[in-house]
Amino acid sequence: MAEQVKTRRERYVASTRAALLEAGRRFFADRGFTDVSAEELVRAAGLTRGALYHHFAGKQGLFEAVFEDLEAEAAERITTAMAAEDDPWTRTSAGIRAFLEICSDPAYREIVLLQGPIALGWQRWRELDQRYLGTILTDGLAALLGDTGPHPLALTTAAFYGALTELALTVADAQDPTQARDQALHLIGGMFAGLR
Amino acid sequence: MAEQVKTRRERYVASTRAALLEAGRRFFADRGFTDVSAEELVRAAGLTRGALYHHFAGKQGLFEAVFEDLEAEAAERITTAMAAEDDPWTRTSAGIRAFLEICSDPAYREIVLLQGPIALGWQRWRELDQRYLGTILTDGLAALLGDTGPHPLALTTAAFYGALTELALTVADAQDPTQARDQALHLIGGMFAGLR
DNA sequence: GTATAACACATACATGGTGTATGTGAGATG
DNA sequence: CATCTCACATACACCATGTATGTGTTATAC
Repeated sequence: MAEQVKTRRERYVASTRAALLEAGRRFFADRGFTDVSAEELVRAAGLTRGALYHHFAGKQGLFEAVFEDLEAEAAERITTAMAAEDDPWTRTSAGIRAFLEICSDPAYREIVLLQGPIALGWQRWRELDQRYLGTILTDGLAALLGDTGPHPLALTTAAFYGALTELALTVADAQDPTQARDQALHLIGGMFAGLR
Repeated sequence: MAEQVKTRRERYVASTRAALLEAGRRFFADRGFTDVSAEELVRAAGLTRGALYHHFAGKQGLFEAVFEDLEAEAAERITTAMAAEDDPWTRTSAGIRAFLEICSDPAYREIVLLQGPIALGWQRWRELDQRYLGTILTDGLAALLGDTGPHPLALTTAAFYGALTELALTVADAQDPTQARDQALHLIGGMFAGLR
């Protein structure tokens, strides 16, 4: 591990940085990236825009940091859930379930799935999403279908990626998310079955 | 048909409105909604922002008009393609093929699929997309699967909607879009098969 | 045909948000 | 205790948007 001897100043710095991240997560999730101004965000954190520009590359930089935190945590949760299983399909199923659960978290749903493309643009968004979650999906599909399947892997990945994301949003809006998750999993299973 | 007797003034008005729409389509598709300012857009059309605000509700209003034109044309093309077929699956297949082809049009892809959510926000975007294309998909799926299928129709629709959109983007980026379209259709067919 | 009205669009201004350059005070260093 | 450092605040310049107002051209009335 690195040094954990923190000088007083370092602790101050860490706390303002954390305050910015916390305010960012809250404001961006509640009101959206464009509808919240950097000024009111930092004021809610008891700071000024000077602090924001010191720690991050402006409002967008802060958003990216919040975004990456959420994505990293999501990737962690999914890989953990998958690591507990052995059978390929059970494993994939566990990963999908974990993903659907994560998307029920309002912060993740709002910031990563909905605000992400708006704040970062599609290109940057895909870049980051691919970095954190892309390989998980690609590897999972490859293991499950075999890269010699009847369909090009790139297309299959795209189709399931789109289906999963859209399902996640629908599931999150359902009255009974737990039941909807089960139904979604069943549906995905059916789609898989048709590809062999 | 309605009156086609146009006074000179009406023709002028129509031409400036058309100029705004054309410039909007071009600029928004080429550089994105946020990266183009209303000022440079109207200047390229030989006008001022006064004209823009007179005809539309600002930059966003113009975007919405451009957006709706593209969506209306897309809906038209899809329904026409579907009307030529009788068999349910052939019919649906023709609709999907038409959709994938439309998404190969850079203007549609950029403005409707990519810039749409950014410029309008997800809520308004869904509202409009649902109005133009939503019923086509929902009805098609209902006819194909029967609303008494083993999976809730809402989830099935969401899954195929997401898969189709994502496939459309992938197909549009392929080196050989025509071949990729065929492969995508085959893939969708497989997914359908698994749901019966 | 001229006077008047209407309207399409241009001009001018106010506002708010962002990015940057500069200032400053608390805490680290010797 | 003196000096330096740097985390953050302050101040300013710059766009972009929205609105209020002006103006010229076309239509209308007599």
